[in-house]
Amino acid sequence: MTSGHVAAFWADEEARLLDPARPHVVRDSKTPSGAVPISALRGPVISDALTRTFRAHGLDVRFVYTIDDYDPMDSQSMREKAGMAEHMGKPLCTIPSPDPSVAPDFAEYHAARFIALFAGLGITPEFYRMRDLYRSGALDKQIDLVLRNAEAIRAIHKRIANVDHEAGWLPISVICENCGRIGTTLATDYDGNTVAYVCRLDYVEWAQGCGHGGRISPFKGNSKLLWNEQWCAQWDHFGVTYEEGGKDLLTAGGSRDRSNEIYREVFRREPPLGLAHEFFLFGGKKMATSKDIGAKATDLVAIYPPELTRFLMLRTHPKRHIEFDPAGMTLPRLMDEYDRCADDYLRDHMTDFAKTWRLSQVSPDPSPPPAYRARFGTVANWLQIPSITPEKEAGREKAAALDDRELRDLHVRIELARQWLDRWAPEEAKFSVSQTVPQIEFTKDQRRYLVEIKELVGKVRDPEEMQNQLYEYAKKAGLVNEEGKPRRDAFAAIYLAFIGKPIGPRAGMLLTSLEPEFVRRRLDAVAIP
RNA sequence: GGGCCAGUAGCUCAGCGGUAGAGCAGGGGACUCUUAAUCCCUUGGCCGAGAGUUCGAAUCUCUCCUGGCUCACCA
Repeated sequence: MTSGHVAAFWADEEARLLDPARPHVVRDSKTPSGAVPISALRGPVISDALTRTFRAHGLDVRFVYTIDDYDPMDSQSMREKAGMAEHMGKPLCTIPSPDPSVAPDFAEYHAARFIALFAGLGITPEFYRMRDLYRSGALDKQIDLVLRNAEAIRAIHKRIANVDHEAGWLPISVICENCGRIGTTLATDYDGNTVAYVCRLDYVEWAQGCGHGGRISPFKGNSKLLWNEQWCAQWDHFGVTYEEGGKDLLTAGGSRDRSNEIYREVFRREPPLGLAHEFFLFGGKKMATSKDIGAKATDLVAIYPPELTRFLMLRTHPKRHIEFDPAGMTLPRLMDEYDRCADDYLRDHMTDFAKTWRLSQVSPDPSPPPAYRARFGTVANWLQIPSITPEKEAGREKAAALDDRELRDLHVRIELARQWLDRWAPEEAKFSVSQTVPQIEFTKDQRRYLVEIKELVGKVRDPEEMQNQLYEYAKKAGLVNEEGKPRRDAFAAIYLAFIGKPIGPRAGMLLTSLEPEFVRRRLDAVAIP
């Protein structure tokens, strides 16, 4: 290895930062409070790709994922939903399930969904629910440590983030014994066994406490550490050595800085390494704000094949933002690029593109891509021509029958292309027979040609034969160039007459796939000025 | 105000110290059947601006400009 900076694949660069002599724990987490938009998958996909890469480097790695189901319900949008207002401020895991037949409580309802979603994407960490960690007492040691150092922590908050908590403040939230809320309580005065607390009516804006107060043990699930301190407690509990995160958290003076400082000073340990990833922007916006955008983003995960979702997250360096808009030519471009990476993989596993392709697969140890893959845009064209059977057409293109894997791959593309044509394809990419007669000025030659081919309609049924006849008729009609070949405007006349655009699918197929009576009427209509 | 990211061919981007690249779009051609597809060829860039380091900078350093995101309450 030479001196100086060597540009390497980003995941390999991260792997080199880790000490190979010791075991490692990668961590990520999520609050189960709603549907997962596609943008929220960037973090988990990156963490998973890093875990796979670390293992490939021979490192001993666990991938731990915590479900923050002890967090208080604070979502403004939930507050407006019927029956939810009374639950504001309660731990997510004590709020009723939207559908008890699916999951027993609100948190589990959403957690079950994203666990399944992750599994479908090949992301399979060890899941831990915060309710279990707290109630079992697994974090009691860390809670005691935090409470005994509350003053030092308060000073760190003041110094790093310029947040001034009142004197006596403790960085935990007690669950109110009277109303069950966790977001509304202020705790003080730790004596080694219990804390004093008050459930304040106006402690936070998004929920109202009940005014109850008393003393209670903060252990065995009676309380929850605040965000920064809970972070440290989990690092300590699991021995986390690597945790990537969004730049909203990893910014200077931000949340991660505070936690790192607390971890060093109070827990006397070195905080995990981890890169900060840029955001995944949706049409220029961060999403979630707009329900419309958020909903679309959730749908996408169901529509895109899992490897394409992973690819979308991994092909861009984590430190660069992804500007994503599913409309227009985005999908064909994405698929083409995916295919280019697959080709790279077939040639050489060690290039950056090849690594990206491999990490995009659901399986950590995938079989190579099929050698024949129909191009996405082509498949979309096939679907728009009634006389074409994609499987047959693909076989013709490959010049051999497709094997099982190639067929499966084709069918995935067919389904995706249907969605694309239906939702996102620009008009130029679509061709359909216009129902009204296009207002086009045809030349005299073109009109004569259109009249003459009328006698073929209904008589010639075979697309190939029709194609040949159209060619011959063009010569007969004198629509030829110097070499005696038909000119472009011959076939363009057909397309303009039926599709309204000068290009389209093979004319022979187009005309034989339509009702003869309809074809004759249309030819009459356009040929008569 | 702090932080991060971007500014390279018409578009989307790759390259990150050694004679400017890809895909798409545009132009031309081949397949003695147009279009599409496929294949071949091709046009096209003072690499945001300025200064510095270097034998050499799109690449490193500094300053600036433009755009985007984000943190400054909670999680």
